[in-house]
Amino acid sequence: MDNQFISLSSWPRAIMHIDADAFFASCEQAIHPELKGKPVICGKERGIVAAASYEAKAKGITRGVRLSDVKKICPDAVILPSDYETYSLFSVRMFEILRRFSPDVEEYSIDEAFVDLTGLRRSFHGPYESIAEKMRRTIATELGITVSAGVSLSKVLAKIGSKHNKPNGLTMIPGREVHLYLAKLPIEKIWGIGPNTTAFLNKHGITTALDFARKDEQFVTQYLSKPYREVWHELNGRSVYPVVTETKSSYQSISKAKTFTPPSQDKTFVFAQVSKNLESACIKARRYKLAATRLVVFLRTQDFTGSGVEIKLSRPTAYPVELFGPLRESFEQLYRPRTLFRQTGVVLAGLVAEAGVQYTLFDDTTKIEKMAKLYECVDGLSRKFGKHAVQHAASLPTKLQAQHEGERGDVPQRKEHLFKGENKRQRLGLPMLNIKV
DNA sequence: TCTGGGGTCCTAGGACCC
DNA sequence: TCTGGGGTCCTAGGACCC
Repeated sequence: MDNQFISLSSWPRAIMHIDADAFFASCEQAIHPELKGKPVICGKERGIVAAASYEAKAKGITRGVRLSDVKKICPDAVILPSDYETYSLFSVRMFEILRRFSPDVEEYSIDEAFVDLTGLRRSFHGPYESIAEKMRRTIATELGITVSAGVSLSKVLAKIGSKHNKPNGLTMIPGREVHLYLAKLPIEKIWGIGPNTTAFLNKHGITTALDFARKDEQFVTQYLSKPYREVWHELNGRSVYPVVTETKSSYQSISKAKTFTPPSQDKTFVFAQVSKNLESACIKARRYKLAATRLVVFLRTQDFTGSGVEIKLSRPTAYPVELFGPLRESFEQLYRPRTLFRQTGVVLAGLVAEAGVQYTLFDDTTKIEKMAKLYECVDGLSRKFGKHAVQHAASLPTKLQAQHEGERGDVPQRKEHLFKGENKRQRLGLPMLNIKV
């Protein structure tokens, strides 16, 4: 079963993990030098902290804190909306810098990467440590942001390294020193070990990463499933997770969800939310030329109970008009009157390439072609005028409610958001659109 | 520990077939 | 119809990640 490890780990690798420091906030400080040295917070659009600069962290602000609390803890904080497009540009440039050093770069997330350094010492005439330092320096001088990094025998160990000395640190963990880092590390800090596995391992007297690494294979195979057996190998310096260089260009599933405060029991409003989720998910699916074979709908009440309903689709599609039937059906199953709902969501699952979609005998092909043309137009308009320029009528009550609502906490932001979009369009001299389909 | 909006992979169990 | 064993496929749900 685990034989695959033997060939993969036959010689030691040098894997580097790079993690940008307070990435969103650092990008803002790089673009706006006047913000350097100041506490900067991103996440204005959601009302919670998405990222905090180290100046803000020093005052005790962490991810997820409500912005209303931020103002109390740190009144001089500069609070900004997250600007994903700009951060993506920084991200692309960071990966591009890394690729100057090694072709084996995995873009793990917007602000993290793995690089396989194995074998690079010869061409760079120096130890791995100086290669890693040079990468960090290049990023700092060219992008104006700092990163923390770890270099070790496996991805899991490299991750431990990059977390060890943050911000702006480099931690080399050679094989003979691994135990020093694992001895002090609680297992829940290991990449891949969550609360559930932590609780289980604790019951067996395992509390540190070293305890876990030192467990014998017998224990590991008997009690743990594949993901955890893999982590165990990685902790022992046997690299089993490859550095994956292909950039991801497709999806298994696409989901869209929205939490609203305050919760609502208004059927029209809740359906409008889920309808809008569906439209957003479909837009994304069409952008990737994908079509769904299954639709999952979920409504969450205040205690977060109840999972979703899944429907198999008669034909793969990414067109909301075709999905409103199943959506309505699922919704009726889930909706309970006099119940407060706080979140809606939709998952397009079982995605297949749109090009491969076959018509069945029963499909009305001219109708489908018309629909395809219609959505091409809709997507074209969205590109020009903004994401939800054209909406299905069922999705509109989300806005009506937003306008009716008074002084509730989150509404000003929502309004602000609307106005912001409107101003943008007006500034660009574009007409206001509200087309019903 | 949750916040909130995305995602992935794995496993167990049932359906169905030979 | 049950006896048995074995294989595949599908799905629900769990666990974890950023």
